[in-house]
Amino acid sequence: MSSYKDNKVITIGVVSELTGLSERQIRYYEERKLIFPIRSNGKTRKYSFNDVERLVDIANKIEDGIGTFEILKTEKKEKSKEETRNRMLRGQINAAFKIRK
Amino acid sequence: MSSYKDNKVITIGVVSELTGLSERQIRYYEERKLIFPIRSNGKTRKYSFNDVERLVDIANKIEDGIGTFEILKTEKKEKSKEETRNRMLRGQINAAFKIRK
DNA sequence: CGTGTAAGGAATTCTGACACG
DNA sequence: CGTGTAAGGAATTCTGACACG
Repeated sequence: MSSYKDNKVITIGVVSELTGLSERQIRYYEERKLIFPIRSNGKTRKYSFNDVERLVDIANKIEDGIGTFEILKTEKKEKSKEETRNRMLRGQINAAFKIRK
Repeated sequence: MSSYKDNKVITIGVVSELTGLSERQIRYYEERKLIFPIRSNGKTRKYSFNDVERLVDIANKIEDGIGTFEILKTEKKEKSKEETRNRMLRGQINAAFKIRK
């Protein structure tokens, strides 16, 4: 389930190099609830490779004029859609099993 | 070819947490040519997940009484063996192709 | 709204050395 | 030989704020 991609081990300086974003931008996206680094010892932020990719994505959207709130809202919708899809799928699977029994 | 595992982005403090080794140990293994972090801005060491796994391996061997020099020597032999194997394999493949032609 | 910056402090990392065994 | 530690300095990161637009 968890892999290297999900392992939050990268400091903000390296994330900045990797993404080309400023530390200010990276911290701001966190403030807007778009990214969630862990804090080692309650202080220093640590990001995963997934976070790095996500940050680039976010930055691209902002460059396209999409606000942080808009990004957050859209993602919530996507997630909700996906959950509905999964729920329906599970329903069909269950129904199929009942028939076989 | 390169993946997240090979990306040297982890600072020594995190490596220490991840491996359970002291920073002293990690730096010492570098001194003994067993591990090669990159230096961001010529100063701070950065390790990959592969390095992390390798460090645990090294530490285990040392705990078993195998010296750093011994480890280095053994690995060189392994590498040499592998190269010989690859060379022979390539030879056979080439031979097979010639026959077909 | 998203980002830059200067400010002061705290946490991290670095090197070279002395110590032990 | 492999590792701990204290020492002093350098690099990194943190927060809260002011600025611009």
